Amino acid sequence: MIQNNIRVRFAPSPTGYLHLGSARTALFNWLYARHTGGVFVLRIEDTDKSRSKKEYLDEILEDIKWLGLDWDEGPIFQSERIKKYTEYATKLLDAKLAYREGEAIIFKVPPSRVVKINDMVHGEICFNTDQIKDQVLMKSDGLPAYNFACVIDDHETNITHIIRGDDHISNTPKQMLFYEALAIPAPCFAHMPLMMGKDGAKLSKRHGGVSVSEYKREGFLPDALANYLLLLGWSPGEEREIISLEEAAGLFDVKNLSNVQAKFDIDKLRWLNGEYMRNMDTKSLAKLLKSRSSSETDNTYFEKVVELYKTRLKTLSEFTDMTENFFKDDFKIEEDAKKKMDKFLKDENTKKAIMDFTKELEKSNTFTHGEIENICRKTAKKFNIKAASLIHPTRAAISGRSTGAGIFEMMEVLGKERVIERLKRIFSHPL
RNA sequence: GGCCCCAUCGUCUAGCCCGGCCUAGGACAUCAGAUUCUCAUUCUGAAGACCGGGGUUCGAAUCCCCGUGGGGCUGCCA
Repeated sequence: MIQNNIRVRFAPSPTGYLHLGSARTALFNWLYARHTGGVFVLRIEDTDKSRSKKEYLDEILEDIKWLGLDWDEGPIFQSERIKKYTEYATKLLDAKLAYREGEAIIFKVPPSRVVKINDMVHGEICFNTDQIKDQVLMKSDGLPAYNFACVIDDHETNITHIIRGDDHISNTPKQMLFYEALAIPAPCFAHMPLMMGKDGAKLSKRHGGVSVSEYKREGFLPDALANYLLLLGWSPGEEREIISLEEAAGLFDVKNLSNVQAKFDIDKLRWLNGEYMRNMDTKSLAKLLKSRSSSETDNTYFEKVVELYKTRLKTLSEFTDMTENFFKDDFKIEEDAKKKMDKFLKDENTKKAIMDFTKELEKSNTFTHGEIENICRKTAKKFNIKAASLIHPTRAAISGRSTGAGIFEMMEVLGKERVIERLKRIFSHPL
């Protein structure tokens, strides 16, 4: 293996859940590390004493792993490295590049200087130091300020490339000043445009959620979410939409990072998620689905239901409602299903046909979908009505819905007993 | 307000760096058709974009300037 020294990092602060935007940043750093055979370092920026919480940290780590990302070094906790920051700050103090204000140490920003950044996404960006206030290095509580801790740690852990959100562009000149004052080399920067909600506003609940865990809970597959995030701000340069993390790692190039803000579109995520679910083998999908359900049914039955509904799902969570009638007898009967029944039952002949259909089904031994279909079509012919006139009310009666899987397959999976019971229950004693 | 980033179908994007192959390609969503017991899947098709104005050039989606619009930052938060 070729040894190289590319080192990137992801540095969340445990003051909340893992935001989708942060996840995207983590993803691109990971991709870059994996593509180059470099090292992905995880650092925890827990220098806000009052807001940092252990629960948040646990959730963040769990969500990163869930997405399929792994790290090679860390987690490094900033709260454990106070001595280091103090050491560096003291150097600047001694060099008269910083001063003390109360308990805090403040960096003196040199006036009227141009600071240039060579950004891998945006190209050259210039700032004038007259726009920048003196910067806090160490806060009065003894903890380092963000920009300072960031510079020290990136240097100490030999980070070579920093891929982060555009919201850090204006932090970069401040950090550059620290690198300069400390006479240490600065890494390369790549600032990615932020991810917005579909309406262009900040991503929020009403766009479908802001945290990775919300999407996990909603029943999105990690592969699908990662795939979607991947496509938001990066493109492989060929006309492909379905890309695994491994493939993306192979294809990844910072050059293909977009410099335009991307809007989060949950519809496309849902489509992708559906694609991933359809492409899973039924057994695995069933296992996943069952782990989220309270159903006690045996696996074979569960898998048959999954097979029937696989192409109809966009998220895992939709499964429960969609297949309620397979797991309990007091399933909900929806409005348009009721209407369908009423409509067909108005016709006496159709009513009789359904009774007859039920009777014939009772005689069936095998109760396969093929046989059920035969009986259905024969009965329809006998009563001189369309098969659909039999099918629609039957579907409504046994599933409580007007849409869903093929009726004959559905009946086969449900089993003779349940089907007959439901047909009798509904049609012998019409609503 | 100041500083900074950005601008291709409704959305994600390809093309832009290195101008002509772009009568601008793909995907999601939408609509229509085929299949069908419904829905979904699958297949076919339709509609849909270079923000505006100036340059530069034989030629601009591609380069430059201005305007407009969106976004970010402007904390002893990160």
